[in-house]
Amino acid sequence: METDRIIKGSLSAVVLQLLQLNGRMYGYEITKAVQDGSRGKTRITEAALYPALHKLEAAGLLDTETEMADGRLRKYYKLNRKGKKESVQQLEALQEAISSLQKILKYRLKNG
Amino acid sequence: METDRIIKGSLSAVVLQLLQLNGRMYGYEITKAVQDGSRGKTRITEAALYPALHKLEAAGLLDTETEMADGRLRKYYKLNRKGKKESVQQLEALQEAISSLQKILKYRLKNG
DNA sequence: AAAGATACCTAATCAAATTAGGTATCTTGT
DNA sequence: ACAAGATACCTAATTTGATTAGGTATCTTT
Repeated sequence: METDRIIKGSLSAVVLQLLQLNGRMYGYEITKAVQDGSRGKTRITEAALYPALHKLEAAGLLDTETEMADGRLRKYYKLNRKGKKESVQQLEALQEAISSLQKILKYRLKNG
Repeated sequence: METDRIIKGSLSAVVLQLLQLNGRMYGYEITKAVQDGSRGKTRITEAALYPALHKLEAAGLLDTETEMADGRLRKYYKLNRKGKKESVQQLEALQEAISSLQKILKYRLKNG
């Protein structure tokens, strides 16, 4: 039904982690990375991504560099020091949330 | 930061799966099951849960029975046939989404 | 020449969670 | 006896965040 979109609320953690692993990326590249990484199962729309990137930049976690490539503009994003810290924390939080979720999905009442 | 709440968007799948495993449950019991199952790491607020339950009921997935226990009302929810089908589908979708997410979180550019 | 991929973006709408309450009963601690 | 906390239901208003639905522009492929 809505398997094709990322689990809600994890978008910023995903973006930060992708930048952590790949040094710097531009928006369109991130959307492709998500599609590619998930073998087409998940995609993030640009309408969700760009505002998220701008928000992370406004929060002082990302630095940007704009370059020209093949006649088109590319705006590269990368983590600064604060962003690197935040990236680690958000990844941990996300992994713990997933781990908790998996436990909950197996939960049986004691007096079942 | 917001590790203490369930991954957004998965609430209905969680509720359906808990009912699938436990036959019937009432609202407050579900909030406790989530806390207990996640060892206190995750909780769902009643303000999120009750509207979600009402929506699932309105969608024709749940049947209810109201009982008196210790002088207080309890409204039990259980899956009907349609709800059982939907529960299986949503669990599959959620597991696949988590699996995709885990892959994405490891994604490295080919030309990194 | 048209279609599709690449590359950026925003505004309006919608969905869903949070914040912030409300009512009421029973149990536990002081 | 009284207060606090647990149990048990609920809703309204706000906020957050994704979706829908656009927009511009260049380059590549058919």
